[in-house]
Amino acid sequence: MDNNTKKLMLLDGMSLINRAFYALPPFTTKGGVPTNAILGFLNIYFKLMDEEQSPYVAVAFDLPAPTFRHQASAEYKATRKPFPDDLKTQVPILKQVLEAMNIPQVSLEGYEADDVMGTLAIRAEKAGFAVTIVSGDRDLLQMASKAIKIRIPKTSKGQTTTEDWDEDSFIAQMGITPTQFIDMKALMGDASDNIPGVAGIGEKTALKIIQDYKDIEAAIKAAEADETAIKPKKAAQNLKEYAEDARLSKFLATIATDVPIDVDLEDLKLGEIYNDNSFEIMSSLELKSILKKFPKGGQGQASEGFDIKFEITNNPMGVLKNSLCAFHIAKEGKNILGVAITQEGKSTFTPSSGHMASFFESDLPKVGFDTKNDIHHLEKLGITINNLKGDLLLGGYLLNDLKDGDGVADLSLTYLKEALVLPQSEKDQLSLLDDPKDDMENMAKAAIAHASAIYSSWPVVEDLLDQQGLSKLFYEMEMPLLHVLADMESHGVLIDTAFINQYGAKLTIEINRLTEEIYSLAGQEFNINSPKQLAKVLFEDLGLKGGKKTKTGYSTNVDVLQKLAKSTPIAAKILEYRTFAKLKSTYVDGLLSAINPATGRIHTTFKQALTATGRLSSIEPNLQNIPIRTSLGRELRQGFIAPAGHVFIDADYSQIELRILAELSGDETFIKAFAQGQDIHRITASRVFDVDLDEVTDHMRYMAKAVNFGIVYGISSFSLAEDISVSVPEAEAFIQSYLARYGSVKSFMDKAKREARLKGYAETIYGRKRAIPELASSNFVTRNFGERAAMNMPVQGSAADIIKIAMIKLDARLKGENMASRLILQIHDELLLEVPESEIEQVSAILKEEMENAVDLSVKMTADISVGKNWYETK
DNA sequence: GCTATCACG
DNA sequence: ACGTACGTGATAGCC
Repeated sequence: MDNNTKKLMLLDGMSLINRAFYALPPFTTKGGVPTNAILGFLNIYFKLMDEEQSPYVAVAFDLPAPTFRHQASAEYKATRKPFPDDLKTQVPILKQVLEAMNIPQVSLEGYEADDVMGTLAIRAEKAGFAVTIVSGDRDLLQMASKAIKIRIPKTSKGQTTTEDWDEDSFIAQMGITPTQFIDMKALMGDASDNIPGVAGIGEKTALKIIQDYKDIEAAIKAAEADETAIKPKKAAQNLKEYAEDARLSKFLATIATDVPIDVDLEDLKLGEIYNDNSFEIMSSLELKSILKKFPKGGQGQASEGFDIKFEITNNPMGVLKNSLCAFHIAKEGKNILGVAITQEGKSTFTPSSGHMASFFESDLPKVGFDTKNDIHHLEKLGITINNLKGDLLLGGYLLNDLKDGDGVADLSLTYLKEALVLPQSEKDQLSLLDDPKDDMENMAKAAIAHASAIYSSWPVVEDLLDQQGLSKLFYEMEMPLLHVLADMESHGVLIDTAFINQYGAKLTIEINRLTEEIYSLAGQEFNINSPKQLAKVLFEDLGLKGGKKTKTGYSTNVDVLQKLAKSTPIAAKILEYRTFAKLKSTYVDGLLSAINPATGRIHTTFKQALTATGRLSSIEPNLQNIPIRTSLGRELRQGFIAPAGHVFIDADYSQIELRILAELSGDETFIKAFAQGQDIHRITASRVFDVDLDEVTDHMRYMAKAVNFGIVYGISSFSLAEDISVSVPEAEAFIQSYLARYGSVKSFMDKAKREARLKGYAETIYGRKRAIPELASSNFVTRNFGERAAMNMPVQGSAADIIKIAMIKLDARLKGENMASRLILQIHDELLLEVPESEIEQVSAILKEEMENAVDLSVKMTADISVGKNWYETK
């Protein structure tokens, strides 16, 4: 055997996984399985294996049975804290991972991992191997020899490095041999293992003694002979008195190197770690960074890097056929560098100086990833995209395959079980060389890798959409909506900057006034915005009675402050302060900074592939949470204006979620009430409280309304009680009464839960699905959450589907009839349009018609329309 | 980057 | 008995 190949790496499983657990944030899979320690272990493994290239490897584990050390000392490791649950669960998973990776594992009953490693290390050394021991535990340093080196991982500045020791470096640094390190430990003890050592002797003294006397027996003898031989005097006395402790400690600290383990060194030969099993298990653990190490296809040879062939062309249409193309735009900040196009396995790259438009505006069917973003980028160059067939991001969204931080790379991994191979990142060197040509080439290669991954993934996604009955939803809802949203975002909403500034100035005055008042009432100055400081002032300094608690201390939220406000002026002031501060920072300052100076408009981004239910979300800024519930906050809406000669038309669905509940449950009372345009909460109150309609008081109606909403969310008596300020038994009685009167609603709820449990997902009337793995949880809280989600998703999600359809139809109508009116915003059940005054009548009619007839259900949909010069007036 | 808070449907 | 409504995003403070 070639000596180069006689290398063995021994890893201390428990010590490394333990270290990794505390070194990394608590990552979990989507389903909540903790994975941080496993990931950390694997990172250490790969890093060291890259360096060592060791053909023989073993991971040693402790077994639960007591060891010979426990038999020698009842105290041994008695003070060890038990592992946290999240770490405990990862140990068996790591063992499965290692098994799948064909990495040998070793352990032996009655012995610790240290002893097993020690034994194998000595055997290997004798057989002429070079041995590397990897452990988080410094105990192993005693094993260092000519052929055995010790590597101790440590984390500094987020980087994992190792502290490396061999016999020479140990002697050089410590002045004793590795074997003497045992004697040193026998004197100083080890708190973590509960090895006593000798009282009064710490690290420094222990080292000195061993340097002077070589081992503990000689040191004990010296101490017995002459008390002044060892300093300090106390150490010498204790050494004499507690010599037996030192001897026991030495025994405990000595790693056994002759344990009867039935392992042949040849058994430790490393197998193929990249295989289908290990790929499968890494996928299920969602360890993306590890999956990327896998060679293409999950098997075979490791990739040698980037070698996709491509052609740079200024005229892509010259080389493309009339068939599907995948594209990916290479961007650098806001600039487009060019576009990569893949078609039938061949790729081209066209720099932005070439004829990108001829491709995008051609009839060729195209697929991309996050194409709404691409549309905006191209818009700046005056380029539009024609025949956009698909978007991988939206496909992944409907298939519930999106994990957080998802990009092309993650999706191609999902659909192709193949990591995206990017060109070697030589960015640092490139910027040093500052060669724009190379940089461009690298960008082109990266773009092509993406386009190629999109091209290959696309048919897989299309198949899956088809299999799961999602094709209609994809092609007739999400894809058309993408264009509607892109237009809305581009158009933006006009802001009256002067008004917002003036409004902000008013707030500032109030904030300053309240700040002074609060300081005066508190008798001190502090940061009112800091919940921590505020809690200290209220509940410690002022001695107020604290109520609810958060993880970190007393809560100071609105519920708590409202209770205090009845008797304490400062609480009322703080509530007022909070209101003003929120309006100023989030809305006034936030919105002003989001205005595009060129247009005077705010251009939000609608995230189309984010929510669990199918709703949109709005970011940077969020225009779906502009204040309306309080009169002060609502005033802000005067700052959202229609341009001269235009108005806003606002339309909102009336009770859309309750109407959908009526539809899904088929409840006759609800359906009839909605058909007749009756007050649904009043009817509910009448039935639940068993009184005539005209006997329903405002309070009864208020409570019925709360129950109606609660039902949609998957109600609990506790929360309802909190919400409407009644006792829990009373709330429970309302719910029971409600469900008794609305038996079909109860049936719907039960069916929603049952089917979601069976299928693993909930769905809307259009077949949009939400995976709900929580329903399978053994944890009560988690499972209950899953049940509520199962009941709520069909309702919230169907409402989201319906308004999406309305938006698409409305947009088509407005364009078809050549109108200048524009959709501006969607706020879940509400649409805001910017309309020229000449189109008010017509658009009002169209809007109402399209919203109310977006779907044909057994329940009538109603949209209420209003017109105004600004968003405040449309109510 | 996490927590608390609060804005919306 | 368990903890306590569904879905979002932005800000400030603090580690």
